[in-house]
Amino acid sequence: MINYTDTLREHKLKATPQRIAIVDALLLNGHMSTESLYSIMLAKFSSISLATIYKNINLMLENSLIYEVKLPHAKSVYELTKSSHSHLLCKKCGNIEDVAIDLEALVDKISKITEFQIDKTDFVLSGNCKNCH
Amino acid sequence: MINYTDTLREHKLKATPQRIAIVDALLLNGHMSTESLYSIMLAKFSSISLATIYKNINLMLENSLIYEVKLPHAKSVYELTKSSHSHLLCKKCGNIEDVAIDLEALVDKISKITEFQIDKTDFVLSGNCKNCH
DNA sequence: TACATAAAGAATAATCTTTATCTATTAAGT
DNA sequence: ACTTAATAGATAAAGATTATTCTTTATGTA
Repeated sequence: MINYTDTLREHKLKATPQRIAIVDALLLNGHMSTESLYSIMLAKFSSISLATIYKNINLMLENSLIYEVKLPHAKSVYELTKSSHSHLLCKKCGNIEDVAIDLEALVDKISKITEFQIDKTDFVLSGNCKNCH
Repeated sequence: MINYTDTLREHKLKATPQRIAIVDALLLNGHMSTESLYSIMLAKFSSISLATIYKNINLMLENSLIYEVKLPHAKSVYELTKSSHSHLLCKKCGNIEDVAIDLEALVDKISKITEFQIDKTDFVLSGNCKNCH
């Protein structure tokens, strides 16, 4: 297991073994719901409390270490914060993939038309993945 | 109040006064959360049960009469189903606007690159609206 | 390296939020 | 008008999230 002590401290979070394991799990699995995270964590910390999962997810959200991805017809999943990207969701197998889509020109255009100052996008594309056609 | 009896029946739902009022409220307000819908409904039906709101929202979702819009950092809102569109969310005042963005070419491109069969998009653009600059 | 202290973890209670159950009422077809 | 299946309301139950309390621990400092 890699050590994420510094990453956590950079985000003003104490580097506890539980938190290191959360970051590790997210890095390994990409996107996780609270319940899948809890079950993964239970394997490493047999007496971990569900409240610890929620508390840390909220703290990490507040400190922008992680990001919440809201999915249609599914529970939210969490991912480590990275450069802006969109998400592909397979409606059959539930798999989630990151995809880099350059939306800048489009967003600029919309911004002008609507007079909205847009600074963030959440874009989820749903369908069937390669293996689920 | 317009009568949405036929709209409801077309979606295989009995046209009860409560349901007509829900459709009416959504048409009037555009996007509503469960709680705002409940408080609006209470004004018309002083003894309406919150369970009735949830039950009807779920039925209307199943019958595609309404659609759930999941927003970053906010509760879901519901809207009457209409042709595909994206959403603008003002982070300051919370206002939500529909915006028609033609994503077809973009989605086609992504579909080819990723080998995903994409048939739906959920696109929320967040920022500050005209009045909140 | 040990110490002090603020923060975090575990256990569990409390608070939402949503769904299920049960009975009386009602929409809709005949 | 009558019948019947579906719905509304009341409320309990279940599920999800947050708060509380006490014990343990990470981290800065001597």
